[in-house]
Amino acid sequence: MAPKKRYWLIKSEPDVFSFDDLWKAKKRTTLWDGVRNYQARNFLRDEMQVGDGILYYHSNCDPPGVAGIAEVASASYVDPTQFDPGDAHFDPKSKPENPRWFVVDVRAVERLPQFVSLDALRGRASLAGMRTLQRGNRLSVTPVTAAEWRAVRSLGGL
DNA sequence: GCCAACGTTGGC
DNA sequence: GCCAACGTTGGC
Repeated sequence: MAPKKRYWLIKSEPDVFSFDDLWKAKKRTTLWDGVRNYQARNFLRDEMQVGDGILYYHSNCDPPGVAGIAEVASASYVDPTQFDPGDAHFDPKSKPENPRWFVVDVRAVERLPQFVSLDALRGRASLAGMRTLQRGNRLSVTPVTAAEWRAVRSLGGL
């Protein structure tokens, strides 16, 4: 039996890699590299399953919000950037025989007819529990409930 | 194992 | 650009 589908929100700064960039990428897919937080790493490495739904969130921009729908497109594997001294995410303490950081492939699935701004998210009582909306939250990968997933899609016009 | 210093995130 | 929140580091 296939594992139950889960839902996630991942953050990206659109100046670095926007949902549109993902949409235009080869096979609309890229490896989600550069995660350097252990909680987020654990979600990537241990819990994400191929086919899980992803809310693609634009952070550190104006306005912030959910820009599109994506999905997990691979099992987790070792993040190659941690071993590349020329990469911004190089981690000199991580050894190939015991890698610290992992990625999954992420594929763009649907454009949202309507961008769902942070304001719009906050305007929904049913979304008040979303991790991303909590004060001080900085995690770039967070789980989302099925109900939150449906509510955000609906706000986006899907 | 404590905790001060420091770096990063990200909304505003 | 500010700054609150939070994670990590490293001296002790």
